[in-house]
Amino acid sequence: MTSGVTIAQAAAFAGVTIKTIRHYHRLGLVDEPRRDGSGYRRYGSSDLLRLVQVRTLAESGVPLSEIGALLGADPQRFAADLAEVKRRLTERIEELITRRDLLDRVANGDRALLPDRACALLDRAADLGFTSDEVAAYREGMVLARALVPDGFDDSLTEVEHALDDTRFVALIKQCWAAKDWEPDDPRIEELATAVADRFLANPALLAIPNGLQARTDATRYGLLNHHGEDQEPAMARLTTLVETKLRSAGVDIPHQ
Amino acid sequence: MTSGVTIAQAAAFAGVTIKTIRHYHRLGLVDEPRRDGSGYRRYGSSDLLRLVQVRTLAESGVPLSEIGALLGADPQRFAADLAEVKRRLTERIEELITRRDLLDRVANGDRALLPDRACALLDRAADLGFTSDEVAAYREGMVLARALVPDGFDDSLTEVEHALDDTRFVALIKQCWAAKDWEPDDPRIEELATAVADRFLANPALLAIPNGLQARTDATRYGLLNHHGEDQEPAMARLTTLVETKLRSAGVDIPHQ
DNA sequence: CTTGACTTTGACCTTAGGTCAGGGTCGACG
DNA sequence: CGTCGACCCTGACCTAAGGTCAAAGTCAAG
Repeated sequence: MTSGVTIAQAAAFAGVTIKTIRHYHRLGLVDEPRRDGSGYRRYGSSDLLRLVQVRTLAESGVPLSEIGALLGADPQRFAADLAEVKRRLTERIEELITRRDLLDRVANGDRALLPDRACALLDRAADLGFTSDEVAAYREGMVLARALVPDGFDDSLTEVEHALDDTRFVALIKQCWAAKDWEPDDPRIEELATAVADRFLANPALLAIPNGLQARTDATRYGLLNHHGEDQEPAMARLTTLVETKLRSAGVDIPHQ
Repeated sequence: MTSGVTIAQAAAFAGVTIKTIRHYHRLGLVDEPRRDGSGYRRYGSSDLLRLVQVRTLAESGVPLSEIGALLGADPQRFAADLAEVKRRLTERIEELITRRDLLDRVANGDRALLPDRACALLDRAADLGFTSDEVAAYREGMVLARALVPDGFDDSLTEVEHALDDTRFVALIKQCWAAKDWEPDDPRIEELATAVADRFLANPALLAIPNGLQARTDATRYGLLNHHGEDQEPAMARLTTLVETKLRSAGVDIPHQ
């Protein structure tokens, strides 16, 4: 009268594989049941109960290494632990929900990298007549800035929002983009640098950009950010350097290199 | 003018560890970026974009081995795949929610093993005056039955529900429980067996129990189920055998052993 | 008496990384 | 100038929660 079910039946009952059951035996999570004459495992209902308990906890995300202690605790301790497991599970569910919503951003390419506010700023730049290349370069700068100085990123967005209100400044920036293709010794660079520096000094809101940047970060990072991508454009490098020199001589504190 | 961010900054930006990024490089999921003079990896914004894309998909449950193909597909294919990922994620979320609700059952011990309907039946048995030991034994039987013959379990519940409506039958079953402690050769066993068999034959709804069981399963399993736990109670074994013999001689088809 | 389905053990594979060891770089401080 | 702490490099091994494969014993059926 060999009573009890075989391992395959126990597995089907608990909704796991045979391997999983044996795994639990090896971990000591479920005691080995009685064996019949030929050495087959025979599971009784208490074994099945234990198996289902372990399975339910495991599927709720409790690590197998913790389940033993959990099921061994006294009832009120167990209830508390169970509530904690439930809380963590709820947390995980909510995380997955936000994760799902984030998937939409990945579908939209670059939008995945920047917060909504920054994307709005890029849209506005496009509206102001910047070419898509220019907008793309600006996006790249913002991504880099956020990676380098995450703390100050929101503030810098505010500053740039103000800067885009200054139509004179916007016009100058467009000219700077044109300077990209000039020869490094083109005399117009000197001229443009003076105009840009003057505009910076004329509008204190604009000065907040280099000032804020410098306050939030160290000189090295400032350089990395502000001179980013100049390897390919010597004219731009010279322009930036000239503007920085002019601002410095006007008393603005800008780190070197 | 070493432009680009270091691996630690890229990791912080994407919300992963340095090890994870290197892991992605080894899998070819994210191309190795440029190296600076000292061999350090330098990440540009396109690297960061890729990293965030991979990360978002990975956290949405897409296996790393599939992410490469997914991100390499043409836009409309990508959109379709993304929708599929989203669907699976939603499925997973719903599964976790039911899992969370199931945790309450584990807290209630045995309730984890049986569906609500079976639990209700046990409650009703308790109300009918069966002792908690008897109810527990019955629960054990149901768990075993469900493991052995999951398909027929619901039908058998219906049959038992009807059986509990038969007050005469319920009274007899209680007497059978009392017989557990009798000597195997107690003459009252013969008497009781006759009463039980007569009751089975008098109420066709009761006969549905052995008939249904036999129809759904093979003889071996029937034996396992019906003689389960008799090792310890020789009186019970004799009682069962007698009842089976009487039913058989009355034309009811019951498998041997 | 053989066939196919089931069981046993043990050794190795998998995914998505983590840990450790041994060594090279960088910026800052004394 | 040395050296300290914080980074970075590679490569080898470790982890969880099983899955796969192999060799061999068991069981019920045809």
